[in-house]
Amino acid sequence: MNSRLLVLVDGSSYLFRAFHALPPLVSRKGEPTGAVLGVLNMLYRLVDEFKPDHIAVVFDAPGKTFRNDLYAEYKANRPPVPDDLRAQFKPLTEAVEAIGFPVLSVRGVEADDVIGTLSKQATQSGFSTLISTSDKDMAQLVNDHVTLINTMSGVKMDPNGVKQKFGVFPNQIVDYLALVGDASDNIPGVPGVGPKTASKWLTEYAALENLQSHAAEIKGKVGEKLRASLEHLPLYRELTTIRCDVDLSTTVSELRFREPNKLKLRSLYERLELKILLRKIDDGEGEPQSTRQENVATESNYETVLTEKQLDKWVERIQSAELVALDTETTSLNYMEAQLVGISLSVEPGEAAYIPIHHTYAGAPEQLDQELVLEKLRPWLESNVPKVGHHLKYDTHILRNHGIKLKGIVYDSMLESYILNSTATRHDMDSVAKQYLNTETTKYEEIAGRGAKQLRFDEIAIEIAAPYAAEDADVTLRLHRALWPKLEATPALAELYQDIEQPLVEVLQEMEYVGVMVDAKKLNEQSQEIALSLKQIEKEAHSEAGGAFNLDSPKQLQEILYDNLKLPILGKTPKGQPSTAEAVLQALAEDYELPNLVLKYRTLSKLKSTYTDKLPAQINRTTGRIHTSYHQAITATGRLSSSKPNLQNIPIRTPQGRRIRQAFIAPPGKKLIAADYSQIELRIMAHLSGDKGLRGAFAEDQDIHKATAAEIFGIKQAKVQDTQRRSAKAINFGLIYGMSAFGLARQLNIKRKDAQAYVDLYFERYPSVKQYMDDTRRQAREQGYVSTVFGRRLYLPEIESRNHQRRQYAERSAINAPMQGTAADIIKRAMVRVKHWLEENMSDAALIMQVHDELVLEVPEDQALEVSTELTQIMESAAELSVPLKVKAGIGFNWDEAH
DNA sequence: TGTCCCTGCAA
DNA sequence: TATTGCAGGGACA
Repeated sequence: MNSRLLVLVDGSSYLFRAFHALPPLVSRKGEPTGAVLGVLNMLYRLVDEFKPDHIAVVFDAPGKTFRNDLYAEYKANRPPVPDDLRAQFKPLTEAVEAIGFPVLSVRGVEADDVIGTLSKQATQSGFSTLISTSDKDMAQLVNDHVTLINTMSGVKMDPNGVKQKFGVFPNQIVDYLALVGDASDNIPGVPGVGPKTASKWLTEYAALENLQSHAAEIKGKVGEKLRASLEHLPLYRELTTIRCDVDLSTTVSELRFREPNKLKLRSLYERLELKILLRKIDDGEGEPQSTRQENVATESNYETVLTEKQLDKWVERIQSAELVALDTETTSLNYMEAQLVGISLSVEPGEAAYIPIHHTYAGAPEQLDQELVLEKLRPWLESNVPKVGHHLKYDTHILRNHGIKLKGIVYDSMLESYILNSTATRHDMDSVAKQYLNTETTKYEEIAGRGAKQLRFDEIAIEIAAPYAAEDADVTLRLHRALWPKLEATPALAELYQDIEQPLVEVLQEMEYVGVMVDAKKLNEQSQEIALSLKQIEKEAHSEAGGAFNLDSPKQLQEILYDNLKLPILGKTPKGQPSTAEAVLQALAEDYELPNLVLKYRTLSKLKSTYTDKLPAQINRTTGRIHTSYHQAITATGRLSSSKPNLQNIPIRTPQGRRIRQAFIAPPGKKLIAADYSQIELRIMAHLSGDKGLRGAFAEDQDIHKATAAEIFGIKQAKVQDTQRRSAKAINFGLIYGMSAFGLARQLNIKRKDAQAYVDLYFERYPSVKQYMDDTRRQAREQGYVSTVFGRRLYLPEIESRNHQRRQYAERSAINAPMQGTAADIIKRAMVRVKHWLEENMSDAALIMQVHDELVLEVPEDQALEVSTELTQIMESAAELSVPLKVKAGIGFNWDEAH
C-alpha cells in the first residue's frame, strides 16, 4: 500500500465495550479506571501495529442528535449510562489528547457520522482509511479504500469480509439494517426478519426500494410482516444511514500526531494508578521499536539479556547465589504444546533478568540462540542446586519439551501458599503476591490483552515482556522469603511440604507427561449408538409432551412439566425454581412417562457430550494419548483435582458408563493395574475417633456396612437384610459428610424422625464417634482450623459466623476435612513411594492416573503380577493407623477390566 | 464472548 | 438441609 494511512477510532463504542468487557478496576481512591486502561491499551496496540500517518479518535458529543428529531423513540430503550462508565469519559479523552492523538466530538451528530464524513474526505484526498470500531453499522462505509477493524477482537473487514459476515455488500448494509432492525437503537425493523431473511431478500432484489415494490411477491407469514412494515422502512433506513456530509472544522490533513504532553500524561496515569501505561511514557511508545530505549525500572533492577556476555554474567551469578528463582515464558498454557519463549531468573529481591529466546513478532530484535542459552544453563538446571519457582511442575514440563531435566526443585511458592492456608487465597502468583506481599503484580492481560485476541507471549514486544517476565522471577523469590519462615514456624506444615507436596511435583509431572492411551474408535462407535437412541427417545418425549421442545433445556422442560402438564412440584432448585433434577424426575417417573424418558435422555446425553464425544478430541496427536492436568493447589482439603480433561470423574456405575472405561486401554504388550483403598475414609474415622466397635470391625476385615447394620438394628450380621445394609451404608457415608438427620432422611427417602432415630442409635452403638464429632467441632471453634493426621490444616473462619447456614456449612466441613484430607495425604505418600520403587525396579512401568483413592499403573505384561503385589504393599503401608489399610488391586487390558 | 444457572459425572 | 471437585448446554448480556 503506497497511499497514506488514516486511522479513525470509534472511541465511544470502545469505551462502552471496554467498560463491559473488562474487570471493574478502581484506583485506591475509588476512581473507576478499567475502561480507560482498556481503550488506551487498544489505542497503543493499534498505532503500534499499523503505524498510521494520520489519526483521529472520535467520541459521541453529549445531547440529542438529528436522529432523535427524525424518530422520537431513537435509542429510547437505552438504560442510563452507569456512573462508573460516565466517570471514565473525561480521563480517557484527556489521556488521548495528552498522548497526542487528535480528539473529535461534534454536537448534533453521532461519532459514526463524523467518522463517515472523514472517511469520505480521506478517500477523496487519496488516503487509505482504517476504521477501528466494534459497531457493525459501520460496515456500510467499507469500500476498496476503507476497511474496518475491530481492535478488541482483531477482526478486519474489507468489502468481501462484509459480504461474508452479513451476506450483503457494503452498499446494501443500510437496507439490511432497516430490515433486521437494531434492538439497542430501538429500531424494530421487520418483525421475524433476521440476518438470514434480510440477506436472502437483498440478494434477490438488490435494494430495499426494489423489494418494497415487489413486496406482494413474498409469500407466507414474513411476507405479511414485510407488507405491514412497508411504511416504516424508509424511516428506519434513514436512521441507520451514516451521514458523510457533516460540517467539520478540521480536515483530514490536520489530523496529525502531536507532541505528547508527558507531564500531564504522567500525572494522569499516576492518579489512575495505571502502572503498565506509566512505563510506556518512557518507552517512547509510538516510535519504531528498534529505537526504543532499554527498559529501566525504577526500584527494581531488571535486565534484558540479549548478548552472550550478559548471559555469561548471569550464569555466574546463579552459580554463586544462595537460592535462585526461575520462571519460563511460553507459547501456550498447554504443557504438551508449549514452546519456550524466554527464561527469567532472580537472585535477590529486585534483581532479575529476562532472557528472551523466541519472540517472533515482526521487527523483534535479534535474540540469543536457544541452543546456546539452554546449553549454558543446562549444568545448573540439571543440578541439584536448590531452586524456587511458582508452579514449577509447569516449568519442568517446558524444559523437558526442550530436552532438559529440571532438578533441584526444592521450593515452590504456589505450594507454600497452599500448605500455609489452602483457602485464604487462590494460589496463582498474582493472588499470592497480593495476599502476602501486599503487592499488585503486572497481570498477563495488561501486556497481552484478553479474550480471543490475546497475544501469545512470543508476540509481545520484548520491551514490554521483559519487565513482566523478570517481575515473575523477582516476585517468586520474594514470596518464598515471605512464606517459608511462616511454614517453618509450624514444623508439621514444613514437614508436610517437604515430605509430601514437594516430592509429589515430579511424580505428577511424570504422570501428566506419560498420559493414558484411549481407544478413540471405540468411543466414536459408542457416540453413534447413543445418537440413535437419543433420537428415538426425543421423538417419544415430544409426542408425550404434545409438541417439540429442547430436552437439553431445563428451562423448557420445567415449563412443559409444571406449566403445561401441571405435574406436582416435588423439589426446587437453589434459586427457587421448580427443579427437574434427577431425584425429582425419578419420583415423578413413578406416575408419568415423560420424566422417565427425560431421565433416560439425560443419562445418555451426558455420556455422549461429556465423554464419548469429548475424550477422543483430547487425544494428543503426537503421543496418541490423553494428558490431563493434575492440580495440586486447588482443593480445600488437600485432594488433587484434574482437568482438561477431568480423568477423576469417568463413569463407572452403569454398563454404558463402564464401556467408556473400557476405552482406557494399555498399549500392546502392557497391562493396566488399578488399585484402590477400600473404605479409606471410614477407616480414618475409626482411627481418629478410636472407636472400639469400628476398629474391631476393620481389624477383623468385616463388611463394614453389614457390621454397622447389625449394630444399629441389633441383629446378627448373617441376618442383615439388603435394605438394612443400604441404610447403614447411607449412614456411614453421611457421617463422613457431616450429615444431618434431614439429609439422611432425604437420601433414604424416609421420614425425618426415622432418620433421627437411626442417627441416635448409631451414636449409641459407636459412642466414640459421637465424641469425636463433638470434639472436632469444638476444636474448629477454638483454634479456627482442623487438621489431618499428617498435620495439614483447613482454616474455617465461618465456624464463628452468625449466619446459621454458613456456620453449619463450616461445621460439616470441619467433620469432613480431616477424613478426606488424611486420605489425600496417605495416597500422596503412596504415590511418591510407588514412583521411587518403579524407578529403581521397573523402569518400563509407569504411574498414570490418580482418582482420590485409586492409582492406575501401566506396566509390561510380564511384570504385572509382581508390580501389583508390591503396589498393594506400598499403598497399605503408606500410613500407620490404628486400623489396617486395605488395598484391592486388579489387572486388565483396560481400566474397566482392571477393577 | 463471557458468565450464570442447572444438571450430572466421580471419589 | 450431606463433602470435594470439573464440565456440559442453555440462556442471556
